[in-house]
Amino acid sequence: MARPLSDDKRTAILEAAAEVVAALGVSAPTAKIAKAAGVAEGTVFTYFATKDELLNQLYLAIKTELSDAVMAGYPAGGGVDRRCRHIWDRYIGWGSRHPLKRKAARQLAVSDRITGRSREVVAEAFRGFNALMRECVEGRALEGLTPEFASSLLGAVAETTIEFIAREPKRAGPYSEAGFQAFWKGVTG
Amino acid sequence: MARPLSDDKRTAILEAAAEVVAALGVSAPTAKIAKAAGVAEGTVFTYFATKDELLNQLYLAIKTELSDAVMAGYPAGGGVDRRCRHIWDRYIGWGSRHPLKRKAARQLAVSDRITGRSREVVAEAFRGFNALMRECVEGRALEGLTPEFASSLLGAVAETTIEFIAREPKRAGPYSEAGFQAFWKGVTG
Amino acid sequence: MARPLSDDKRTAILEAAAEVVAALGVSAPTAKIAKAAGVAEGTVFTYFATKDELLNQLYLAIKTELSDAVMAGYPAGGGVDRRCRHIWDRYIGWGSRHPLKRKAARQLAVSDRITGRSREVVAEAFRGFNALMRECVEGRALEGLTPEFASSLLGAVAETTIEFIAREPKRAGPYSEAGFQAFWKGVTG
Amino acid sequence: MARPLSDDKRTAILEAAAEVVAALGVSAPTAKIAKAAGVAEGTVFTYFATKDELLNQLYLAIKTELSDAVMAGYPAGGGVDRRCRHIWDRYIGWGSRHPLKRKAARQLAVSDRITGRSREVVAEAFRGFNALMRECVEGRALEGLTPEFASSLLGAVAETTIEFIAREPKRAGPYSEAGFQAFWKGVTG
DNA sequence: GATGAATGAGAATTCATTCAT
DNA sequence: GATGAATGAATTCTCATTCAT
Repeated sequence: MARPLSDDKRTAILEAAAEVVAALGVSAPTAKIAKAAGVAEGTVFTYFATKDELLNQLYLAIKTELSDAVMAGYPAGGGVDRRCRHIWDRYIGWGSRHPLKRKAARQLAVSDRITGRSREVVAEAFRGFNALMRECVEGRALEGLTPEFASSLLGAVAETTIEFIAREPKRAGPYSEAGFQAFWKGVTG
Repeated sequence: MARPLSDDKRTAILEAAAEVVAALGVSAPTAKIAKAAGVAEGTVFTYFATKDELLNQLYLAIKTELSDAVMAGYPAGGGVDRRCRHIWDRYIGWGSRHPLKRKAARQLAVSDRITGRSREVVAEAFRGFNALMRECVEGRALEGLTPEFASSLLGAVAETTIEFIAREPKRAGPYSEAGFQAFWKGVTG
Repeated sequence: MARPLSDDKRTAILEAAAEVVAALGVSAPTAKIAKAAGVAEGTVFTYFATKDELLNQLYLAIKTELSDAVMAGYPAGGGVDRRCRHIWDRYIGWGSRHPLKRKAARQLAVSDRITGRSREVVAEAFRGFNALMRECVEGRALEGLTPEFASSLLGAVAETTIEFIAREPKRAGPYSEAGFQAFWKGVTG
Repeated sequence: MARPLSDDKRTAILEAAAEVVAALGVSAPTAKIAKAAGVAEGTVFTYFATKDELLNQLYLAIKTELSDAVMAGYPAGGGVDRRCRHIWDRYIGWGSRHPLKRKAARQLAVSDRITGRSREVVAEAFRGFNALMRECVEGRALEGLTPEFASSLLGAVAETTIEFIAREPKRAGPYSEAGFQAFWKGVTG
């Protein structure tokens, strides 16, 4: 092979895309992404056939990174509360450390350019949560409180928490604690 | 002025914009909005100076409509739980009845085309909640659980609930109940 | 209607397209066509939805113009020879007077951007020839010499003739005569 | 030079170019030609400095092949009619057997990328015809019927004939006969 | 020599906005 | 005021050509 596709370059394009999409939304010009990545405009298309593919790959990359971050060091043998807390802390931590990626993911999630397939793949990556959520909601006699619903609630409450932390970083601890309690009491009763 | 600006036409444009933005995002062409509204392309610009103004006015209109819907019949003299429940039911009800407006509002909210000023105006419209939320969180000894935070949690949990209802309309009752319990227990302990 | 689509402008774009396509082939940039027509780049697309549509309309326009030119003053009551000669003279005349249109039509004809439908429409416009050609070939005992074949031969010989005239305009008369004789003797024996 | 340019590879590229140009016209991407030839994109440019050179070489190669095919077994000592017939049969035969090369040559001929020099070289290759054509037109008292004109007529009538054969291969015999008679009677009177 | 990634100048098309009617 | 044609900057994507490997 003459010059193999460079993983570094691919990553640089995705990182640049995250920044630019965070700032300008999914309508961010590919030219700006290329510039931010330090490559030629055309190079974007040797790594991603179309802009839509780039956006979908970006979505997957961010969500996968989040999933990995959240699951690292997961205390599989611990109690439900400990395991939920682990997830929570990691989620809040990753989100606080990567505000642009979080913003980009949000822009992507609401856009219609992310395919059903991509959303499925991401859902699959978070499938592991459902078992944990099942344990959480087990005692509650609430028909609507399915594990999937609980899982989405965790995400929604966490996102809200991260946003407040972003606005007032000094109160990160209290907000994180309040968010977790809101989720925990809300779901486990 | 022989022919004054018509409120009907303005409303038609906003309604059309909600639909088209829900479907295509904020990059929806003004020409498509005009067509959906049954007016000429140029007419959009006699009612809204620029597309950005149209988007901001749309955002305000939707949020104001939601706010009005939520506050209608507010039982000012009732207990905290009853008042919260009122808000909750109205919120879920309005959201379920207006999926396109909700989707449009979401697209608008994440876009960078809604000005800080617009966001402030909306926040102001929901300011009334904070008093109620203060009552909710009063007993809890949680520094981070401010009324503003509780208010955002209500919104986040409600949006999640509406989404699940949209996917499974038959289970609207159980989801609404589960969502409310999650919020209530989460915030009041 | 605010400002109706202008037939003049449409014609100007088609005329410009003929010139530019003659010079650069079907890959002629629409921007150049617009410039040659004295309109903005975008205007081309208010008259023709896509470049392909422009090319097809151009093909139809040129062929229709040729067909009209050839049939003007057709001596319906004259003998076969007189009618063939009429067609021939008009064909050579129009072709010699419109070298760019002829060149453009040739570029278009060999390109794959002219649809089958367009080709059919053109064939239909020249359908009238077949009756005349039938009279021409009637006496000959040559299975392969169908009216359609004779019609194509007329076109091929005429095009060749026009090309020689284009190179040596001073010998237009002799070339035209030689071409006609070649066709006439060749087809009627 | 350790590894000399390979004639096989050069030929493969030209053959591939014929196919791809036949299908896509002169705007066929060099990358597609490379792929069809089974070589790398860059390799095309070690055999042909530019795309224009490739196209010109392709044009020359096809026309030379045709010329060789037509002249093979030429009955130099036979009568004019026998020699013309030989040319005719070979021309029709080669054209029928190589529809893609014929189509490619047509695309190339109308494009502006074939240089005057290339056209001259091809004309030179067919110069031999002129002597034969001179014999054909000798008796006719037609100023315009020069040998060069007769030569072009032969080409035009043959191309038309081949096209009809391509559409109805079963009637190859009658069409070839009719085509030849049209040329022969047309030119020799 | 062969390879194919990298480049950046176009190319077709879209679209907010203007303005003649 | 209403209309929609006209505008041209901006956008995604293509492709001949170069050059590191």
